[in-house]
Parts: sequence; structure tokens; C-alpha cells
Amino acid sequence: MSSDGPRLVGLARPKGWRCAGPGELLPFSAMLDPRCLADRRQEIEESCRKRGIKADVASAVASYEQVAARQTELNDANRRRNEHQKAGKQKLDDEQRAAHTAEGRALKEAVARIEADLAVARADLEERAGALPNFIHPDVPEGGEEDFRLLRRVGEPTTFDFEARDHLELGIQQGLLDFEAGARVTGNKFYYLKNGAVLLELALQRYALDILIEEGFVPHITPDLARPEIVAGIGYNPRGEETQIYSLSNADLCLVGTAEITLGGLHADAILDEDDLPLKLAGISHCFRTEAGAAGRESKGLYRVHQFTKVEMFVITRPEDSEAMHENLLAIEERIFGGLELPYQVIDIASGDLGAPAFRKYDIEAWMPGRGEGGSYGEVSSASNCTDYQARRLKTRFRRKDTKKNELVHMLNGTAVANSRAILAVLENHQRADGTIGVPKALQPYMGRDTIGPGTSSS
RNA sequence: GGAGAGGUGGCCGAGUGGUCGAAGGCAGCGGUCUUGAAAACCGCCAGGGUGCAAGCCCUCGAGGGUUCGAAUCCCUCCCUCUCCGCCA
Repeated sequence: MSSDGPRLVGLARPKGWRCAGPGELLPFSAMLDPRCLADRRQEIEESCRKRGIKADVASAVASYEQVAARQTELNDANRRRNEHQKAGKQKLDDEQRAAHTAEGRALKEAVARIEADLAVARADLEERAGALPNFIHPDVPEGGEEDFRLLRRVGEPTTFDFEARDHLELGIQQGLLDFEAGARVTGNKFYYLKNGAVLLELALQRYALDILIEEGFVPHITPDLARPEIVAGIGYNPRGEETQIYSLSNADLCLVGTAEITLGGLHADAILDEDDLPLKLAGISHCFRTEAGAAGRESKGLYRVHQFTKVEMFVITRPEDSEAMHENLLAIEERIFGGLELPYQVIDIASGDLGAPAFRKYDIEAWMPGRGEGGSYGEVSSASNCTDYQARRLKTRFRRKDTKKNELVHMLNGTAVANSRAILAVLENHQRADGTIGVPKALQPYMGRDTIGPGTSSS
């Protein structure tokens, strides 16, 4: 346990994770507040409809009522048992003792029975309420992937006075990428970075990190593996058919899909000081994704791969601060991508494309000259406000200074740099007629050169 | 991986199956004294959940077991420390 900063209580297995203490109503994996299900039913149904998710709010409400009822019963049964045990401390004659023991046994059985009922009710609620997505910000445009709202475009799509190549062609030609070796050694959609691409990869990390440090983020290099409970707490499904997450076969661990998982897990089951908020965390990790169900989707080269490195932002705020922080994360992302001299657009993601935990999500899409016919914008980063949806499962709270009450925090995450896609965008936008690639000014100090390609030192 | 020792409140640290949610110390908070401070002395002080509140429930690393009753006994797991082995 650290003596300074926020407490980390039982990080290994957060208390009450699997089986919440009978005195607690909150911590199942239902990630909406189960107590608000009935009151906000309209809103929840609206959210499901807008997201295109089928969910049965009514049965979740009924299920919560069951849990609450069983919980009350258990509370009473425990109280009776405690009273009985106190009475047993006094001296009793043999007959009285025998009666006392028999009664105790009956009380114990009653408690066990109610506990079993409660466990069943909880599991039921977990399944039903866990299927419900977060609320949706009122300004989020309604619709699917194509129905985003364009907030702004910065820069003009790059034009070339020569035949532009896509990053794959460039990468192979310039000795920067090797997908064939990746496939041979590991599998499809794994790759080697070589020569200047390696320097570019490291430069991007450091460039982004320096900006984040300047913005007040505490840099972390996180584990690349996490426990399934933490993965689930963030809202990823660690197992199952269409999971995006790899699991190890000889350990109860998952390869992380993003440092959002490990940074989010950092304060699981903690109660933070209000003064420490907002907590701004920067995390570098490798990211592993199965990309199940993504077969054939715009999957050329580096755009969709099974492994990449990412610098991630993760912020924990008070509820009233999360929307402003969301704008702030977006501003930082724009600063980072603007510095790479890339044309980009910012979009407000539509309801159907949000993902269950997000209340609102902004994406930055960089211009990718080699994408599709004649180029198109492609996602390079995204910033989400997940409000208290993740915090509820992770049990990350803070203590209000004035009321001394504990409340769930809001959690936000955003990409600082996803290296595979950033490299793709840099290569394609900064390519020259001779196939070499110009290094954006902001990266030159980190690269130690202004050009990538054969003939430049270290290629 | 092997052998051993441990995990108790913000920290340190006692704890005999019932009188223990838990001694003592430190820190913290409030007070007396003081021009002010220090020292000394007195008092308060684990956390979580629920509730307007009184209260009630839960928690001694986690899970399970024995028992009328477990911080205390048994099993499993996790974590920490020391030594050995292996290793970047």
C-alpha cells in the first residue's frame, strides 16, 4: 500500500469483486446504477434504441427488485443471528445450551439459504443490467457509423505532383515494414518495423509523451497483461466468441487491448481525495487485438493489426468536470496531430457507433492518401467520456470534501498516439517523389534526422 | 521454480474460539497552558454500504470449510519479505 497518493486497496483482487458483501448494494457488474433503472427507464430504453442494442430494461428492473428484497432479508437474518450469538455468551445449563445450539444451527441454515438466493438474484441482475449500455449525451448525433457529425476539418487533403504510394508500398520499398516476416513468424496482421520506422515509432512515443507531461499527465509504462476482472471492469469482454481480447492459456490473464485497461485498473476499489482530482494518467503499452469480426474491413497494411504500441490518456474526474475534460482531451489530441503536419477532421461519433461504455466520443481522422480510391480520412485517435459507467464496476470513488460522501468518479480516455496508424499517416502524407519520407519538424529532434529512407543515415 | 517467514485501522504493532471492530504507540483533529510556538497534559479518531436519523449490515489479504460462535482452527489461492536456483 502506498503511503502517499491515493490508496490502492487490494488491487490484486479488489474486495468483494466476485461476491459483494451482503451489506453492499452496488458492486455487481451492472454498470448502470441499478437503483436508477426504474426511474430512468425511458432514458435507458432511448439509449438502447439509439445505439441499436436490444435490451430488456423491464426485466433488469424486476431483477434489481429481487436483489434488493433478498438483500433486506439477508440483512435481517444476519441481525437475528448476531443477537442469538450475543445471547450465547452467558452461562447456560445443559438443556438451555442444547436449545441454543439447535436454534443457532437453524439460523445459520436460514442465512445460507438466503445467501444462495441472493447469489442467484445477483447473477441474474448482472446478466440483465450488465447488458445495458451507458446513457448518451444529448448532443450525440443519432445513427450508425456514417452518421457522425463533422465538427471541423483542419488542413486540406494532401496533394502530390507525382504518383503517390500507399504506406505499404512505401514501407516495403524503403525497407521500413515487413509484413511477410510478421506473418511467417507470428501470423497474419503482425509485422516488423525496420530502420527509420523504428526511429519514427520511438520518436512518436516520446513526442506525444512530452506533450502529455507538459499538460500535467503522469507518465506510466503499464503491464501489457491484465486480469480478466479488470478487463471486464473497463467494459471489454475478456472471453467469448467475438472478444477483441487475447487470453493466455496457461495463466488467468489477458493481453491488453489498450492501456485504458491497465490505467483504469490502477485505482480499482479506491477512494480518492477530491483534491487529487482530476487524475491525469498517461500510459504507454503494447496493444493486442484479435480483430474478430473485422475480416476484410479496410484492413490493408498497418491500419488494422493485431499488435501496436499506443500512448494513451486516462483521466479520472469529478462528475461535474468530465465534459470539460473531454473537450480538453480532444484539444490535446489535436495539438499532437497538428504537430505532425497532418490534415485531419474531428467528428462527433453517432450513437450507434459509440460502444457500450461511452457517453460521448470524438474521433480524429487523419487524411490517408493511400486509403480507398484517392485517399480518405481514417481514424487515428479517439476520446471518450465514459462517465461513471466504468467506475461503478471498478469501484473507483472519491470523497466529497463538503459532504464527506463518497461518489463514483467519471472516467475518460483518449488516444495520444496509436503508433501503427500514426506511422501510416506520416508515411503517406509526407512521402516525396523519390520515395523518401520527410520527418515533420516536431519529430526531428526526436528522430535526429529530417528524412526517412535509404541513403539517409540509418535509413 | 525450491525452502522459510509473514499479510490486522493513515502508519507501526498486540491479539487466549465468545467480553474484539480490535490493546498500545505514531500521525491527525479538538482543547488546556503560552505573547506566539514547542513541550506537557486532557479528549476525539478504522473503513465501507444503507438510511433524514437512530440504527442496522459488511470488513482483520481473497475464497471456501469446521463451529451455536472465527482476526484466532483447517484447506485453496493471491501478495510481500529473506535465502537458494534460473535469468534480461
